[in-house]
Amino acid sequence: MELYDHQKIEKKWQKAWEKDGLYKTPDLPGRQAGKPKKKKYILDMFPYISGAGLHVGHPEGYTATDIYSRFLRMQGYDVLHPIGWDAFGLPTENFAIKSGIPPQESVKKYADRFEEQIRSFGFSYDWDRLINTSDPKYYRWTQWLFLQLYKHGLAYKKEAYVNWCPKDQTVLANEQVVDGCCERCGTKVEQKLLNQWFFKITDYADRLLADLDGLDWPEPIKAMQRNWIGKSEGAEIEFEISDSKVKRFVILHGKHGTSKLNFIPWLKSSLEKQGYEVQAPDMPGTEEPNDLEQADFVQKNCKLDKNTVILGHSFGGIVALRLLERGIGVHGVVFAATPMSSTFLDGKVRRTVAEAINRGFDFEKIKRQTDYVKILVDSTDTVVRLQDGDILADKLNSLKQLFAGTVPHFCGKEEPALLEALTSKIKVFTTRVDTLFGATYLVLAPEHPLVDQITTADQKNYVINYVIKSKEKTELQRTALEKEKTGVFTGGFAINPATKEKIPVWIADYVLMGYGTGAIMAVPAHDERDFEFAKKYKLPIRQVIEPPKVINALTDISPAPDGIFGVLPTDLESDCWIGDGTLINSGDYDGHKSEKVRMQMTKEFGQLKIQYKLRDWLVSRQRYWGAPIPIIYCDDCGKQAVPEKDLPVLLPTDVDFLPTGESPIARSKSFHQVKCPNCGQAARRDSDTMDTFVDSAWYFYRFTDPHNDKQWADKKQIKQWLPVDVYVGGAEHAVLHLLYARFITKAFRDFKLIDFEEPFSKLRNQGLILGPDGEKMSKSRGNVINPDEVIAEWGADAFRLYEMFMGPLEDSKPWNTTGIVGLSRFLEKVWRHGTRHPELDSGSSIKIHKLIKKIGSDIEFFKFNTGIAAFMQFLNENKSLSKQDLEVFLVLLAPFAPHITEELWHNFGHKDSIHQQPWPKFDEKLIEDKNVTIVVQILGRVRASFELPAGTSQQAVKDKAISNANVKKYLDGKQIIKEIFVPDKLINFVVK
RNA sequence: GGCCGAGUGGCGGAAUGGCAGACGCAGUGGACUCAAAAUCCACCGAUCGCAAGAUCAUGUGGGUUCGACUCCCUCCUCGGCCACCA
Repeated sequence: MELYDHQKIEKKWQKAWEKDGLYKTPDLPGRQAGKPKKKKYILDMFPYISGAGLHVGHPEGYTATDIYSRFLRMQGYDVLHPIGWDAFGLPTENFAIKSGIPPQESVKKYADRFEEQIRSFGFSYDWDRLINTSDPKYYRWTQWLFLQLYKHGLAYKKEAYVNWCPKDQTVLANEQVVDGCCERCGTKVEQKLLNQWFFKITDYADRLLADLDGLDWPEPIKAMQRNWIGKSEGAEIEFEISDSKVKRFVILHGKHGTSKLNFIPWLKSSLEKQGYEVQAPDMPGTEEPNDLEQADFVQKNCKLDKNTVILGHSFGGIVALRLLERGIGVHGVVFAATPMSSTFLDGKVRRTVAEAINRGFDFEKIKRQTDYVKILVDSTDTVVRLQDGDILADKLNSLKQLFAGTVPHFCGKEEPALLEALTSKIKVFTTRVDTLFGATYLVLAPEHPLVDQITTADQKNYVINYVIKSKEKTELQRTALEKEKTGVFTGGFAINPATKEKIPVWIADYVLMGYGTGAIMAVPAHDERDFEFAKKYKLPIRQVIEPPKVINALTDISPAPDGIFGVLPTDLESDCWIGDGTLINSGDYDGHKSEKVRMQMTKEFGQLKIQYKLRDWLVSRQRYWGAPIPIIYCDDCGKQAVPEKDLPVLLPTDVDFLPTGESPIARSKSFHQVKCPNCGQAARRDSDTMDTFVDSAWYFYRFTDPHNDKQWADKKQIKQWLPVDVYVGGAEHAVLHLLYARFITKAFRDFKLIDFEEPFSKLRNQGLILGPDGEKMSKSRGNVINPDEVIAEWGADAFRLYEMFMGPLEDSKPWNTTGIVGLSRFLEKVWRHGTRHPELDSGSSIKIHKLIKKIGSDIEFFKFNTGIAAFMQFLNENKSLSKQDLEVFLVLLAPFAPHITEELWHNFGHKDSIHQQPWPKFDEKLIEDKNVTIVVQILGRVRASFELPAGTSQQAVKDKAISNANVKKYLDGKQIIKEIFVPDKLINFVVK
């Protein structure tokens, strides 16, 4: 008898399968032969390839999907089971910075090594469909995807704060910031405002949330996504600023404008209705305006003082600047669509705006003449350039705010953005509108656009200091680390719409600009954070909710459960009640319950608002090793999409990787300079690359048609294979990857590129494989198991079986170096059976039918560990097997241990592959038990058990039971008051 | 702090309302062997008992039930995710 030599056998069959194309994906499943479609798409989360090579965690999920794929093929399904490489990203780029080796080169090495390692497991991947996200043939379509989103308005650019390391001159991902410092050099990380591309995933928040219900995914993963999306319903309420300073507004129209044109009549009457004095002069020379002449006119005809706010629309903004430059002091200036470049689009002709701008301004002086400045930019503007807002903001140290005008250039009959900017009510979001009467102050985030406007002169220094300090803090520092709340009073007040009281407006960084409106109403009596803040700064605390009374129906439950009384506040001086209750100190609402009045109070004081925690997806990376963003900037035409025929936008190779503050590809002349696709003049490319999560948000589509160079994938192929039937991977991707892939799928459905909503019908997680010490494997701990060594010693089949046998797939479990011996022994035992050449028998046994049923059901439910136990038990209990039974046994085992079973199958004289055998069927009738074990219990305790034919009647079971000696002992002198009979299982006597 | 998951022999785990510890590892004893390896057989939660059997035992304490590892409540421990989300 030959010895079981896994090294020889495994290599031999891997070669043979490759040669025979055993795992090639069938083309256009079902359609060709005209039979009904019976496809399955079984997918692993493709690995992020790195120099570290394969980890023992990778093959866990891969083995599970391999077993499942083989099982399905044997059942007659057409199966798509592909693999590929996630290859763009930081680790490879950092290695390039250190070593000088281009990422293209190291990625090729990584890919080769990963392929070799994965192949050594004998997985049934279709290697013809291998993809690599860093291949131009792939990222061409990643760029195409970006353009699809851009064309449909789902990709946009805006200013965003990012983590910035001033020493390395680079942006850092959140994960690269450790304790507020740069992971690489230890420098304190700052927040920097940069112009970044975003995908509008928030448009899909409601659908991403609602559609989770229909997915066969692990509940914890769904819960994490729900949590991440973070829907809450509440009220948006406006608080008027109690600003006695502002008495009048002066509205200055632009070129071609008059006081009767555009929004001016509407704005004037709206402001007058609110009791303000409004001046909207018709300025001279409106067709060819002169800033000095118009400024003279305004100075002469309008009242301008510290109680005045100027609104300058378009060229009117230039006039406003000129007025301030002359030393005229006002309370505030609002610029709307003000041009700052030397030319602007006058009708269809581009011409010099005005000498005004060429003359220049004394911005330092201008800044001193006003308490605040607001710069409003219309994102749909076709007259002035969007970057003009940036220029002005830079000169005036102010933030620009982007709006969409109702008509481009804010030329609508009504422009609410302008009215809002002038009157400046503070909008807050609250889920507890029932506590409105208890709102004793407001708090703004330090970045809130109204901060400058509200802050009074005497508080200005404190506020500026505080805002600067909080800018230095990272998001992490602002939230987790510093529990102590800090803040500063602005000097300004607002009106509580319910009580009509004047309440102070504070700034504090416990309020986040990124959620809700960036402002809150503080109800210290009923919110822990507000309570803490109010105590520290001695702000008023007013109770408006009475906690519910404890119902004393608990007296008959004794003792009362712990904690039932503990939740009640005993003393509002030292604690606050955050639950619902009965309203007090709330006018007409007194005596009503929180939940009852919320809707009514929302209607009276504000409006219903649904708020999500989900933010738009920031995809810009100032990095080299990613897919370049396919956008071109032209001075005249603005942002231009790279035409699809010009894709891919290739990564340049004439770059060095040292971090200097811009994306490395910005310094490549060959890359950066380009002709505008619209007008042909010199323009420049976007020099950022895309987040690698964009690459992986669509790779499962590419697998259906990986070599297509005409489109991302053929529509027919997508329709054939998608959605993915089973997707297996780690829970660490619960939120980002899975959410992004769902978002892209929904967006593409809306673009009519596909016709389904959800990409992954069924998801299963694999758990972590820990080191032998029960800790997470890591180089520094020295507890890393190398899969190559394990395969060399024990073989791929033993490795696969061991990882499946360790425990439930989704559990984290430690690697036990001696544990694999058991699986190796099992395979040796299989080998001995298989090389024994047993006799044919008259038919297959009942036992093997039971095994067929057990294995089939265990694979179906991903219970591979108990399946393998069943194989072992079967061999333990059946010392000699007939040829029929043994062959069935091998076929059942083939998906788990493909090499040894193939070898033994051929040993039996078969010429075809065991992996192409049909999955055995079992006879349900045959495996019904003829005899069953009946358990006899007395008061629920087992006192005897015996075998009886299945279906024995209660009376017969009882007769047999009470004749048992041990049972008799327990029944002696007792009276049976009740019998519980479970047919074929047990009889239980309740005695007295 | 919030949400979620888990706690069973020396170890990995099995059993989702009906004989707790399947299967494997480790361990003990035996067979084979000059010996060892491999293999095979037996034992393998604790306590009592010659045995039959009994009692205790699935993190803690309670509850529901004829019967609870399993369902409900309290607490403890560990793990994961989120974290001042108004």
